[in-house]
Amino acid sequence: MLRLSKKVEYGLVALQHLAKRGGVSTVREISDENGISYDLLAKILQELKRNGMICSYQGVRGGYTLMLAPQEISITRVVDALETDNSLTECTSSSECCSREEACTIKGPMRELQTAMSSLMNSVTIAQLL
Amino acid sequence: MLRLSKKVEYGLVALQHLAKRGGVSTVREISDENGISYDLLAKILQELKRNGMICSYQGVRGGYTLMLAPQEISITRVVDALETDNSLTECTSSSECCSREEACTIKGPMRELQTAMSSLMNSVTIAQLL
DNA sequence: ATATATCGGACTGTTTCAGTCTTGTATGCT
DNA sequence: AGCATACAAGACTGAAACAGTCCGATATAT
Ligand code: SF4
Ligand code: SF4
Repeated sequence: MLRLSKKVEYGLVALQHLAKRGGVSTVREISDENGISYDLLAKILQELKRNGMICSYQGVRGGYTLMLAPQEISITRVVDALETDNSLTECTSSSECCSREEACTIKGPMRELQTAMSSLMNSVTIAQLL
Repeated sequence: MLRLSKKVEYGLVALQHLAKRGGVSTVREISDENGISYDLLAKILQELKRNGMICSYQGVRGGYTLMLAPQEISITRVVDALETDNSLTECTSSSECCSREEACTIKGPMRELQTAMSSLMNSVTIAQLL
């Protein structure tokens, strides 16, 4: 399953929305305009906030706003924040370790491929979505 | 979950093994030498055969052998053969369709990213694993 | 004939995904 | 002060995919 989760897709849509508007947007606003489940999107925005990409204002007239310039937010960062396993293989992740890691004959090339993919995703930012 | 399945990893290991040996190898041989489950690997090699990457010989002294030159087998091809969903998003796949596809504001950029990733994986072949 | 090896499909426990629901907290407005 | 608004946090669910196993069938060299 070499596929981005819906969380990442919705996260990107939300960030794009915030970048386009500039000001404060509520979860309801973003979810309605983009046809995304309110509850799901709410959780996603909370995670993005914890990561430091956006900041929140509680209470009446509250909502979310971007904390960084769109061109400073790469796809990689969004994926890192929202995806559970974001490395191509276990051995290209820092926190995991594969049982057959020392016997594995493709570990090296996999690392290279991972690096290439990461730098590719690093080169695309929210600014490119506008 | 932006991760290659174990099937793909084992498939790559098996193809690398066949490329290194040159001749005929049995499933048992490959699974033993690489510490991969026999049953699982057997199914993987059957799929690779159906795809036309390798050919099989049944019966005593049978086994599998490469049908193509190592540099002709790209990672993309292996992923396509073994992975169920191999596109970054639903909309970058030919057979699937996303419900919010016409309203989606990130569809275009996602396609571009998919293209870039595909060409990256297309440029890596079994020959690079040797 | 028989041992060897692929072929094909059913089956299982575990994990992840996508989405929902509920309860709590902060805050602007009247 | 009180209320409506909007974020905060976590539990919970059904469905799907993953990784692996098991078993019976078929083909073939010796
Ligand atoms: S060591 Fe080999 S088998 Fe293990 S995760 Fe890395 S590539 Fe996959
Ligand atoms: S259309 Fe948008 S939401 Fe649907 S799969 Fe493509 S990117 Fe994801």
